[in-house]
Amino acid sequence: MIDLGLIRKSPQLVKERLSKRDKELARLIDQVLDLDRERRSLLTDIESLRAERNRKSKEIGLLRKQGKDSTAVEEEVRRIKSDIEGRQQRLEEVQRELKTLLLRIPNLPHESVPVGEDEEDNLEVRRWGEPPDFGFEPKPHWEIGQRLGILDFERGARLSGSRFTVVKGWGAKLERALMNLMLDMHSKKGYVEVLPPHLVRPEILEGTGQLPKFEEDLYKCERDELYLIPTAEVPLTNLFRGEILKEEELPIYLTAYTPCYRREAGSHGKDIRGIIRQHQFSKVELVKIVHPDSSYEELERLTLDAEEVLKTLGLPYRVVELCTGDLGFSAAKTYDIEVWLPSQNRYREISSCSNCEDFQARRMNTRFRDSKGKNRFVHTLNGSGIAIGRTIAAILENYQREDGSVEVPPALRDYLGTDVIRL
RNA sequence: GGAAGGGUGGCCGAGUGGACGAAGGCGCGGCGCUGGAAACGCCGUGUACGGGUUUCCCCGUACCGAGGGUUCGAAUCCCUCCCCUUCCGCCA
Repeated sequence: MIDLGLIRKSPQLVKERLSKRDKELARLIDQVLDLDRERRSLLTDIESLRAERNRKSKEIGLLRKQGKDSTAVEEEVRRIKSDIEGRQQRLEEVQRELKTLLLRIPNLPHESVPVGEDEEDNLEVRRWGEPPDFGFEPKPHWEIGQRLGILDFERGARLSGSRFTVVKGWGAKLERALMNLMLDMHSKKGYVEVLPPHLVRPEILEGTGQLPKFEEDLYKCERDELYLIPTAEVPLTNLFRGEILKEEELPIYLTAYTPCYRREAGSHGKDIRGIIRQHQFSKVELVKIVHPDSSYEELERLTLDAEEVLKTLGLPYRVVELCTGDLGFSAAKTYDIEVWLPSQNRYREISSCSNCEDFQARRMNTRFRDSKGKNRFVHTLNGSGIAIGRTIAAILENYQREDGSVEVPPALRDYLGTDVIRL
């Protein structure tokens, strides 16, 4: 949520920065200002009426104690009360509208974010590694996986429909090995390993920004009013919601391995083959809860921590800085890490590292008490460290051999217990 | 799923319809005492929003798990929900 105070104080600035995402957004700010003006005027009226009511109520108590008649004053208070009620109703309406509106406005992009329309305008920041030179026609991961008996698309669909895959044998072990490798790496860097709930309440998703705007992307358990998490970012970031942290407790680094559930509404026909886009995939997530002064420095380090996984696995990648038009809802700045996929002859997103500044903290009401004793919102960051399904695809493709077997990246051999995956 | 008890400030804890933002204690901060410290004494110590003045100062409103209700007036009474503890049942 953007700071209403900022909108009120510098509406022009807010409009300009939001327009870099989408020209349409500036209009919403005018609506916010109108509602806010009405809200404040109602509030002033109501509060002075209440002050009067409180004064008179006390008077009644006094009169009664003295054994005097108080019916006249009571009548007056009743009148004030009905006066309050009318305005109160309108106030609640206005506040509801204002909140819904505010919850649907995305975060302001940071000044440093390149201005652009879509992913075409993203900025490549750096590359690491060389795409492999095979000397034969590389196969896509779904063919490699099927031939090795580790990816079973037919049976996945039989159980649950399209975009669900059964992973078996060395594939299942690969997943487990990657999970351990990643968690071990991040733990060593000071991230606290967490095993969070995978089902969360609606307000938790509102805290990180998935609700109310992206309801259709989520799986919901209707009877219990719970949603399946689309990423571990959701429970991890919300861990300290409603709390006032001590300044010394910051920064907080968290990591978790969880499955992620996404309905992928609106991505029909995209990445329909293979395991690039699934309704269920695993991911190791990184979350940081930090002091506002250091959040951009923390973003650089978070991104490097995610990159480290790809370096360790020897997978070629590049880092791109998302342009304003491609930025996610809650993010002020995002680096995507894209891994090389030989079958597609291009880099594909495998991690997304964002600084949300105080956008989520405001929604979650997570604050800290600074050295002057003032309560301030924390900054929150998150990044994949990294998506395991896509890592498996990348390993199968980048480490494939002409005979259909797959070499295991050296760093993973002890975790997996083999040097090569073959039939 | 059933039964009982409970949720009050940073913490503990009192408060069952009227001067209660809330006793008391702890903690924290300041001052005093002291060569210094402990102990002791005195004073202070929540948050959010709105308004004034643009100051961290004043005024007002709200907040005693959350939301509704009763009442001239609710921490206190009623309803719904959430959470915690204990016991029983069930279960991995």
